[in-house]
Amino acid sequence: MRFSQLFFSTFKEVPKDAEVLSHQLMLRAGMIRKVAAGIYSMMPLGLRVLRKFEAIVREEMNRSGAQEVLMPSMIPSELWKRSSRWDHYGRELLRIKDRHGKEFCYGPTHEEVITELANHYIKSYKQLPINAYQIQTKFRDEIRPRFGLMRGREFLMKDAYSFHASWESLDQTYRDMAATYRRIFQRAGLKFKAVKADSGAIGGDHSSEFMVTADTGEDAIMECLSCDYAANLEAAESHHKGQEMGDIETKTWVYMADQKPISVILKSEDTINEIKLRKALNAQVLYLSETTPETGLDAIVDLRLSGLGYEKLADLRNVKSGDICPHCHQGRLQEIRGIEVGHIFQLGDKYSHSMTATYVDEAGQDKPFLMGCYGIGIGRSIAASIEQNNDKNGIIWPVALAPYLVDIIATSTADETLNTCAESLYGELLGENIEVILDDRDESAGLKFKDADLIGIPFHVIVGKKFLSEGLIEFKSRQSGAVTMLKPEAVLGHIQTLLRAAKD
RNA sequence: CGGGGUGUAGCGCAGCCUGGUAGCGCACCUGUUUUGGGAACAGGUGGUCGUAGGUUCAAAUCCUGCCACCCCGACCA
Repeated sequence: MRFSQLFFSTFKEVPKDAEVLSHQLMLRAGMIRKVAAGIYSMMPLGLRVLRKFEAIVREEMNRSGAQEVLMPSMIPSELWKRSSRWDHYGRELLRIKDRHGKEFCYGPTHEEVITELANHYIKSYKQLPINAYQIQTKFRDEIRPRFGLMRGREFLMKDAYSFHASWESLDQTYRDMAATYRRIFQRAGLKFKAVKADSGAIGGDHSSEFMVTADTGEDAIMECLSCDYAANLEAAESHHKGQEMGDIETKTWVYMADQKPISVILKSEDTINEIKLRKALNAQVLYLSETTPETGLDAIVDLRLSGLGYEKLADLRNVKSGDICPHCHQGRLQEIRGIEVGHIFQLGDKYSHSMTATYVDEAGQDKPFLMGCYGIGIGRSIAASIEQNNDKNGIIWPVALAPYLVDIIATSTADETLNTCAESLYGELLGENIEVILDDRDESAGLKFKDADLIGIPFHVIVGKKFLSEGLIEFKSRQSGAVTMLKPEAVLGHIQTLLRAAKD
């Protein structure tokens, strides 16, 4: 590609509404363009990055034995009514009527569609397990979209669904997916952490989130400084040493749990974790009541107040930095921030049961499928990569995601010697199928350097005054800033060596 | 949905209070000189001032409704 022909332009100034760095840089680099709140067009540079990540996801999913399908983005309401999510999903679900008045939703996730597919095609336990995935545009009518691709309403997601005849088989695929996710994020050059997540009504230790660590992350993660325990704050626990006696200050709130008021008592320095509370009370609808605490109400009390003599005890608090690890009982917990880029989850028979999707087992009996689901936010992942890889000059793409690997810059377009050399290097790299872009614009050298840095192309090949004086090409790494002087005929080999190294 | 805020050229903003020729920087176009970190000079293009209505001789400016967008909270890959 030639810069002079590329459909893009870079910007010095950034629209005021771009808050986070990844959003600002993608706008400035001409990678994305907002069309409406939380809805973006991908420009060629941005799309190339997206496709790079997608390809990694596809390769690793295929390697794991999963099979790609493509489900529709528009889903008829009947399917969603069968799982009863049509009524329960809330207003994030975009509902649409066609010309006949028939109701559809724009799929935010595809459990219903895939469950119907499984039910249609899979008759016998002999056909199990199956893991099917798609990479597809989803829509969630988020209350407040923000942060560019990080939290859009329309977004590209890889979602996989597995079907099993036994929990053992589900466990196996769950572990395979965890390993696959590790490979995917490793290959993409992301620093990440797999953390225990809230597993909702299903329960058990069967929900993990893959978090890209970044200070700007929206999620709080508690990690142990001594062992490998890590959990989303929502799900994090801590080890506590039995009763605490003496003067303990407490705080009481009144919650309405399925219409019934209940007192919730914690140590005054602690904060309530409503997810834990909801689970402890097994409540559908839970909210903080306006009423003041009064005596005579049922009470539920945090574990750490076990010395006060209440009957109903549960872990109700958010753990804090400095708490003791629930896993090794040794280390202290520390809070870090993360961006959730993936989530793997054992669903069990939640959907197969409500939608009566069954297979015939060895005994000839109809059984609901056991299911797992596994998501990766594609756009969010590349935004997360930028959050992790940038400097004051712009994006620093890892080789695995970069839109182009090499940017060839001739510092003066007026000089035919430089142009000829740049063109010949360009042709040589193209001939070897190296993703190269030639900055042939009639612009100042400074602007080309700035753009190369902003866009984050890993390797810059500069044909300039050193070439005129000594016949040497400057080869610069975006990441380290290191410059190597090379003879023109050595450039290709040097790049090939670096690319090979980047693959390992 | 609650609270706060913004809509003026592609982007960043001024003008509004106190009504009277729509402006600045960047970007873009033309020409000349340039070319190692977002070049200089000269000339130019581009705006129904979010939208509908009202007040007025006259509205970007005052009033009312609506819309869009952004920030803070509860939802999520």
